[in-house]
Amino acid sequence: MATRPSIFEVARQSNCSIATVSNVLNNKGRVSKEKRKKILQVVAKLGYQVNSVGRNLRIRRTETFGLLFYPSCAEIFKNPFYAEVMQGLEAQLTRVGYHLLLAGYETSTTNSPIPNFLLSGKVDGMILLGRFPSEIIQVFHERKTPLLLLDANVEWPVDSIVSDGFSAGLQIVKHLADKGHRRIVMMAYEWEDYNIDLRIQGFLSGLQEQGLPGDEKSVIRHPGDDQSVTRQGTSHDAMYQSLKERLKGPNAPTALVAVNDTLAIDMVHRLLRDGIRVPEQLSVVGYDDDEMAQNLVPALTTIRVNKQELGRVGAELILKRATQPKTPVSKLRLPVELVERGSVADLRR
Amino acid sequence: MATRPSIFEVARQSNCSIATVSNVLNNKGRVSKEKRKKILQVVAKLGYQVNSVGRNLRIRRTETFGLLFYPSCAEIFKNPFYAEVMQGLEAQLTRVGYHLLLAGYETSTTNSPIPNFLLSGKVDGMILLGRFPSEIIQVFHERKTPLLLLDANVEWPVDSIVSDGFSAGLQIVKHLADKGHRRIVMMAYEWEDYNIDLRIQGFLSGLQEQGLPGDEKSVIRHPGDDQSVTRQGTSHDAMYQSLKERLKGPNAPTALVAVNDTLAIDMVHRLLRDGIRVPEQLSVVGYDDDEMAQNLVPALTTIRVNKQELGRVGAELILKRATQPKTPVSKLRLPVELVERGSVADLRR
DNA sequence: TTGAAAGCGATACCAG
DNA sequence: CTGGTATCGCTTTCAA
Repeated sequence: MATRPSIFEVARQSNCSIATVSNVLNNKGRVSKEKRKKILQVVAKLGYQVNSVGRNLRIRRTETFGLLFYPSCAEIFKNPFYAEVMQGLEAQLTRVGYHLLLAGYETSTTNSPIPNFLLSGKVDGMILLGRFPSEIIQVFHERKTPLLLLDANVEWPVDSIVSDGFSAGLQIVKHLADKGHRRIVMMAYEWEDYNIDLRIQGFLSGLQEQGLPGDEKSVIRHPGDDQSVTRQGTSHDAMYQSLKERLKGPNAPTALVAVNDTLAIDMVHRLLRDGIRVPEQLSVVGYDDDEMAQNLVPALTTIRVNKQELGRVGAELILKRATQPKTPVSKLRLPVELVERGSVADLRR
Repeated sequence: MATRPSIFEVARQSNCSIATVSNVLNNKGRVSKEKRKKILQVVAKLGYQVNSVGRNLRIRRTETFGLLFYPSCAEIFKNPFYAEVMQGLEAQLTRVGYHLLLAGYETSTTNSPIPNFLLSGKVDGMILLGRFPSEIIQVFHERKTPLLLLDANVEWPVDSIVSDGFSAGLQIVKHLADKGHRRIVMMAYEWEDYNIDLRIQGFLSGLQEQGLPGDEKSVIRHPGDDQSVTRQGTSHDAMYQSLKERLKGPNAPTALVAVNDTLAIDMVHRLLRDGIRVPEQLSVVGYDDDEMAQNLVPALTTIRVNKQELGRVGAELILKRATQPKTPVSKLRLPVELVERGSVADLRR
């Protein structure tokens, strides 16, 4: 690998100083037309590219953010929702010359609770994707590193963006009510999670808004495996059992609102397997609009989240924070919309 | 964010030179016990951490590799197989102080076919995860950047590692033959892909080895959407139709070998939906041992790939390549094993 | 409009 | 053992 030309070589061949080359490259100071042209020529001929490391040392920024997962990359990678979010995030950052350093929390962290690459100054800030234990968020927050919670939130003043699960709850209940449903039950994981809470609150407010009965029994919650989103087996089992209980008796719900598509789809599968027809006997609504939602039979009525947009806006938030530290904290909720498909029955017909 | 202490500050408070501090930090030259102790003390007190950027500039290495996906992050993130591979990769790299810069090919590339972060020297080498068009691999290869094909391969001398699909084919056919199967058909995507070819070759050799009939009709292949692994819908449809055709008539196969678990599981779902019993009427074998394979009813007999190991060994390959450029090229095949579950019937009973 | 020179933070040579 | 100093590649100030 022949050693790359440095700015010095460009300067030499252009008969000028490295300062002028730098100015041209960064569209800075007023450089004469001719010199500029000459330099650009040499740059093209040499295939010169600035060396980021030199540049970063000088400007004291790495133009890179750390993207952190908890507890490890694997857990998040398995979630198709985040695939799209990442896409939007990466696209926006790339557009402005920024990059992403990837890491799982557990492996990137050894002695300190702070990842090594942050300690050693390889990044300008951290993006925490998805749910993190609040103690960990706290650690980052105290360190005053530019920080973004992407698809998560906490009380403290930290930039964050989530989808608007509250508004979603309202929309879902209205939709169901419009179709004649009056006994609706929601299902969610037990773990502490901002998004779950938000969606439940929206759901309960929706019931109220529509004048429908609702109390703590309107929400089926079961302790999941708090550590891993992938080991949902047992937790789903328990939730499904509860659901089946509810389904017995005269006042059985006619509609189920699941906290996300994964849960919704799994429940539909279980219901069908047990001979309970969806939506005829029980309507089901999801959340996220994962790809699988449309392939389900019946196709799942759900809440569409613009996942790429979630990532894109997230990118802007952390860029702003990193470049203008005293920007006021933003806590955003991305608007969502209900997409009607086949998993909700119209009871009025 | 108070500005971090530099090595200079450590030197000052330790009453010594930055050279000595550096030596202590890097366990280099023989430094006296006392000075060493003193310096370590100050380091601890100050919470000093070397600045990677300064270090990287000097040592002319970034201690970072680019992890590239094609065409974009999203496509790969949706594949649970890679989640595990990443995990092994990251763990091993972290262990030796290396990091991963993440990017999708399409977004990271603008004017040149080479990603910007590589051009600008932000990484020491590239890891291409999964299938890439060979023209792109070629471009990297010609650039003589340290390069690794992870779960992919090409003819050219480029380090690569894949799971041993050939041996898998042998194992699968032997297993089926042992259970009394004599008419076996394999199913795969049409796209050009090293792994697919390898598995098919192994399968055909297996047939031969077991003295079973086998010709080009033993493999059902259909053009998939070459661009995206996620849009398999149509391609699966076509493959399933072909399979159903084969299933009619007196010489119908008794076993199906799918090129991966995703395909196998989808086929099982379709078969069951059409009232064809698995494994009684048709046995099915997969490849990868994805998490879903064990949850399937019947649980899928498949080939277990040690995905983390795939990533771990991959990490070692590129590290070696980056640090010792004249190392001979390695093309590795990771051993695999058949895991017997419930989707294969014993025909001898 | 241009360039000399001062660093950014670290490593490593080489002299003491 | 220890430390002065050159150097990595670049940006930026300041003087010409």
